[in-house]
Amino acid sequence: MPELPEVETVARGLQSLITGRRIVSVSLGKTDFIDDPAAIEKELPGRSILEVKRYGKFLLIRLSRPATGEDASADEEGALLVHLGMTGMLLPQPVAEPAKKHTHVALLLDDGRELRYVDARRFGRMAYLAGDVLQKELQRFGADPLAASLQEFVSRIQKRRARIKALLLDQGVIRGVGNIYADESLWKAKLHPAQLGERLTNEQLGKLYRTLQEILRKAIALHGSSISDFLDADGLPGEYQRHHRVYGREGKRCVRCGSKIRRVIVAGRSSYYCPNCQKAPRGFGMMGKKTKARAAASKKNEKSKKGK
DNA sequence: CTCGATCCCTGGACGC
DNA sequence: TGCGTCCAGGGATCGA
Repeated sequence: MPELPEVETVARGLQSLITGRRIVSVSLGKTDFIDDPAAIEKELPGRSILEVKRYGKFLLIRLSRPATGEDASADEEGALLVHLGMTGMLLPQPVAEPAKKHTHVALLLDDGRELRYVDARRFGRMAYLAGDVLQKELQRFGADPLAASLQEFVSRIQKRRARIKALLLDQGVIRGVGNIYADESLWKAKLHPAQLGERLTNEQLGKLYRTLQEILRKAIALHGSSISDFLDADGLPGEYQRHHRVYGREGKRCVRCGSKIRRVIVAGRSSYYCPNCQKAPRGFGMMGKKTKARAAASKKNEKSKKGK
């Protein structure tokens, strides 16, 4: 599933593969994941690709002004914003090559290739944005974990009451981290996913900041994690899944202490952690069941047991 | 502000 | 072999 390292990998690949190419035409398949399909069809043809970069989990494909400026109102630089969701892929391929199943967007380039967007589950998102609308959209997101200072990282988390796992996943706090790298960094920093942001010490957050950066950089170097079907712009899988220490390892031994890795739901997501290395905060018991009433009832039960 | 629930979507795993 | 069921997960949205 594409998170920061996977998106960075795709961005770097596309940057070298399609920068400078001009978009000749657009063909669309299913469009329910596109903000404004008509805008894509209208605005893209005639524009050149200036740059491809990562913005959080988005690919930001910067486009030139249209080559032919007959429409003055649209005569500005814009960008194609692409979120790969869970199963999205952006593949530049020769027109002659048969398109994969679930190819929903094809941008014909001026060198005989197509930039194809393939996404079985269509959890991705695509939009053409320009000017103030683009700027406003980008401003919704938090700090880039590889660019943020320690001070910024700490203040963004420490002033929040939510659980650290939820904060790491919240794109408005930190942009680009998803379930895999949240769990891996929390394990390495020895922090339980249910810890509250405001209760973490400077020392704990310093450790988390450094481990998160270290893990993201290593994962980028290995072209990301391919769990099910992630492929980079060259159609190749990543290698970082071999280095996962907790993600997807429920019941297996912690490589640090030998305890069995557990899985709980935190922030609505599967969260893998080592119960020995990552101590739960007070109050985080056998919860996460069904209702608060049920939790309260079991709490009462324990109390009366102890009272005896 | 923070939470959980729900929806979106399809393929893969699993049970029978 | 072929069903049916469950699950994965990012993000938007809604109600508590």
